Amino acid sequence: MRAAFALVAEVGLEGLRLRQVAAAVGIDQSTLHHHVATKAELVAAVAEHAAALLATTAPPSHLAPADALAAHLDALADLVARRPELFTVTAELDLRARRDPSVRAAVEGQEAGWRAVLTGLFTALGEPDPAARTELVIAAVKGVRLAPDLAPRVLAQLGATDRGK
Amino acid sequence: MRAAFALVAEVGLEGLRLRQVAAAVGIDQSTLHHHVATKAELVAAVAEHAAALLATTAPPSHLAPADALAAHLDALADLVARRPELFTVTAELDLRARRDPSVRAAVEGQEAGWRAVLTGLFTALGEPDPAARTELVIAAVKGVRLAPDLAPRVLAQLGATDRGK
Amino acid sequence: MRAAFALVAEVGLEGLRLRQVAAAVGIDQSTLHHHVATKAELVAAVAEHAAALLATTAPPSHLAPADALAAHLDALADLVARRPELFTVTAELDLRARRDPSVRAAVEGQEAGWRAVLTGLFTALGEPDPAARTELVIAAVKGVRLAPDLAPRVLAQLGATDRGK
Amino acid sequence: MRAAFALVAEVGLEGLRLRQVAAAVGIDQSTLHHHVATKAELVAAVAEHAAALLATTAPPSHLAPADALAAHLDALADLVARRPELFTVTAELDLRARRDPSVRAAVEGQEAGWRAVLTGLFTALGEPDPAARTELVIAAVKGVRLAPDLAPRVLAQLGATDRGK
DNA sequence: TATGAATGAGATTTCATTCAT
DNA sequence: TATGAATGAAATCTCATTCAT
Repeated sequence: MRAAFALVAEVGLEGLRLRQVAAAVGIDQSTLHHHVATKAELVAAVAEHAAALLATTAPPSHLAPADALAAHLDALADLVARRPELFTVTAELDLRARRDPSVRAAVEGQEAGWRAVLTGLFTALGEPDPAARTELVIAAVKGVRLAPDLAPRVLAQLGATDRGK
Repeated sequence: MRAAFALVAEVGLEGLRLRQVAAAVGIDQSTLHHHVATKAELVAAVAEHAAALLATTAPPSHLAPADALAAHLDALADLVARRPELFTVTAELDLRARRDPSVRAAVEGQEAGWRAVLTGLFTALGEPDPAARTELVIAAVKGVRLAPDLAPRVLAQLGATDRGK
Repeated sequence: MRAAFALVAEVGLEGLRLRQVAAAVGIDQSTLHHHVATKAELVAAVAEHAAALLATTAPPSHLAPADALAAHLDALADLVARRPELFTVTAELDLRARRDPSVRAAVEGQEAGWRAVLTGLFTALGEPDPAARTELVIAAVKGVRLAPDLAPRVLAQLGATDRGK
Repeated sequence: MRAAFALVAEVGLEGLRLRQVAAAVGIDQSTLHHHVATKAELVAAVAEHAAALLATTAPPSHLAPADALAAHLDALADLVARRPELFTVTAELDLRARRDPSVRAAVEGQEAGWRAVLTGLFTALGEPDPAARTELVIAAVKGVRLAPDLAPRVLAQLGATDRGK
């Protein structure tokens, strides 16, 4: 549900009220329950939606490693600029994942894919410790999620230190 | 309240119940209200407590810049290892700061100090873009908060790319 | 609806859900509403079904009074053994009859017939107070409904005290 | 809670609404929850209250068996006349006991005590099959619960067939 | 300072029923 | 005849907060 997604960005998972979701769509609370059995299920759907959106930043496979990495970072910067709420929602979900198994599944799935892509790129680039560089990128992106205006600068750094080598 | 701090780490700000805080201390709910007027006030106290703990990683001022940076990163790594809950709580507070002004005050205060220290160090080290490096460090630390086991690797990267220059 | 009957025996009238009835028959809830307008109507149908089943224990009219009574008690014992759920359902209906007029109609109709038969038998047997004996039998049967394993013993007592006279 | 007891007699366990109970006492719904954690707990309390009331019909131990039995039946008749709702509630509870363990505990406890008393009496009276007579009495009383006006007649029969021997 | 009782606002969920197809 | 989607009314329970003691 897109409405739920937008509401999470606005009021957080904690402030998410089924009533508001239903109102945003213009239907009754019970009608919402007709489509989504439980609140947890709705949150899980939001989590999977977010994971799918993030997956769009994966670089095309036909690019050379260096270009692929640049393309990926560019896509991330672009997404942060165009849809900052997505990253807010992701931050909320990361926290919720600690307690909600179905959210955890979605979050971990997305992260595993991301990690695989990055590690592959850094390995192809001949990095001495690809896993470590991967974690640095992931951490930096996660850490800058709540400050979209700083994201370009941080992402640029990630590319720069890389090219600098 | 230390009890509240521990509970936030365990069940999150969303799951924080005044009743449990009171029970953890062994007093009645109403007695808790005598010491802390409102729940928001308690959360604010937790936020300030967290900020104070983080401030302990600031490097001693008498060190040379390079040593100071290393000391700071070491202190962070140490803190992550010894008190991982602190970082969980910080992640919760970052999210809450978006909506709760008093939490925001504490979080922004701590972050401003941190930013000042880092920028000072990177400037003293002759970095071309000290502000950018600062944001990278902050983002990376924030991003690795929920995965304490990855923290050493990420912090090592931050030191390495730095020294590598 | 047989499905409703079985469900009442299992989960009680209170736990009866139209959705489950529909599912048991393999049709949609709305389709169920096509056949049975309202839930009360379905319950009334169940009540009439139960009354009809109980009516099968009426003794054949051609028997001598003593044999007829014995036959009736035997038929009851047989029914309790073969279809204990019927008596569970009857107990539920007795309670519901206090508030639902159409259930009351079915229950009272069945009971009036039963009472007439018993009174007739006891009168023919020359009992001093046929009405009282009738009520004893009815009460005993009703009272043993929820404990089918005790029924044979109680029914035997009814026959014994009777014959003992 | 007396209010809950009265309401069960009126609208049945199925129709019991915490709101009404609270209203009957003149307190808020949440205040009711403050005293009784859950609805099931309230029902269990009602069950135990009913069991306690029924226990008052146990005959004094100093009486001779025949007198004790008569006293017990008299006490029952008296209770039916004075407090017919108690028996309505008991009928409700018997049905609920099939699904609610805590109600079952109360109901079975009361019934076990009753059964013990009756069996003791019938044994002392030299009945050939005391257990069977016990079950007849229990069943008859249970069966006449919902028709208090018939109770005297049925109870008289129980005494009569007994004395008739 | 401490507490127990009380409260009100609100949240999720259930369920019989209806409407349009 | 059958259905899926929609609904509204209601029910239980939670929780921060307040009041009187």
